[in-house]
Amino acid sequence: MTIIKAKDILRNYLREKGLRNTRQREVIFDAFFSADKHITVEGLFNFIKRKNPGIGYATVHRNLTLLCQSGLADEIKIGTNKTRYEPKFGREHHDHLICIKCGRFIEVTDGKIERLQDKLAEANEFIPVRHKLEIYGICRDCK
Amino acid sequence: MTIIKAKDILRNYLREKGLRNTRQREVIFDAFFSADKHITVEGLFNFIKRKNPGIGYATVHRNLTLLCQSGLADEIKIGTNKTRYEPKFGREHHDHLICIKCGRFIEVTDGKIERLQDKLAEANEFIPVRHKLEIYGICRDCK
DNA sequence: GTTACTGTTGATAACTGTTATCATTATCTG
DNA sequence: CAGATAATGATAACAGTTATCAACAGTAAC
Ligand SMILES: [Mn+2]
Ligand SMILES: [Mn+2]
Ligand SMILES: [Zn+2]
Ligand SMILES: [Zn+2]
Repeated sequence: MTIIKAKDILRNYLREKGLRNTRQREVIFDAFFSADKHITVEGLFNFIKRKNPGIGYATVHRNLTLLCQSGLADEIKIGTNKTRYEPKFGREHHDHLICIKCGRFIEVTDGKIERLQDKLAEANEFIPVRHKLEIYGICRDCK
Repeated sequence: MTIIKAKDILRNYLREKGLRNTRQREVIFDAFFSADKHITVEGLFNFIKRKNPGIGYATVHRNLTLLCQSGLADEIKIGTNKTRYEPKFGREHHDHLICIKCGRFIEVTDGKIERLQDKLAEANEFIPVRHKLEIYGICRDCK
């Protein structure tokens, strides 16, 4: 199972960094991979609090940051809103269509666009490292 | 001159909205169009303060918002940093290459990418309204 | 299991950028 | 000029994020 492999990756990361595998980390990890994608710190915090009322907001935040550092999660910053996080393990790069009515995120990939982006960068003597493409509009359900 | 036309647009906008043409608005307007592009509220505030020490931060902020509403400026939100503003009058849509070393913004347009974005949206039964493409990397001068 | 070391937690304060509040001032219209 | 009211500037409030710190807990050595 991919989630078990992901847990191994986290455990290895903790070991090689001299970090500890706490009860809270396990809880946050499991919750993150079972909750909705593109979740906020607040969202995950509330999700966890239902079964773990003692959890601290800062702990959730810190461990989402840790998951990003270990390569298991990605930060998504849309506009000026709260930072969102999505599982990354075993998933390819993708971009997002974002519905301005319901807030839904649709994940998309387009190899042609990716290649043209690289050409565009090259034409400007620019070495691309990462990119962000967000298309805002109205989703099928909101038309 | 394009900046004079822009001033007319602002004056018309103020008139039709029942707003007033204050001394500060003139100062902020002139400063905005003569300062660097992609400037922050703080940047413009400091720029103006040199010759107009009495100017208020909130006034600069409010008037940048007003310029956006009148169609003369655009907001740019990059990552989690401060909002930036750029003059819009007489300029086409463009995207940005952003140097992660020096922070430089390179303005780019690519019609092919734009069209593929529309196709991508259509393929997802999504009506695109606006989009944001940011490519982060190393600029020529920072290689 | 006990101990010692030190990373982690949870509560909360501090911080940052943005926006609201409000008394005072300035603009505009008649 | 006078009256109505929009705008300003100082500052408070706000939201999201991050730092602080005393109490706690994971880990490894004994
Ligand atoms: Mn996604
Ligand atoms: Mn630009
Ligand atoms: Zn929708
Ligand atoms: Zn550079």
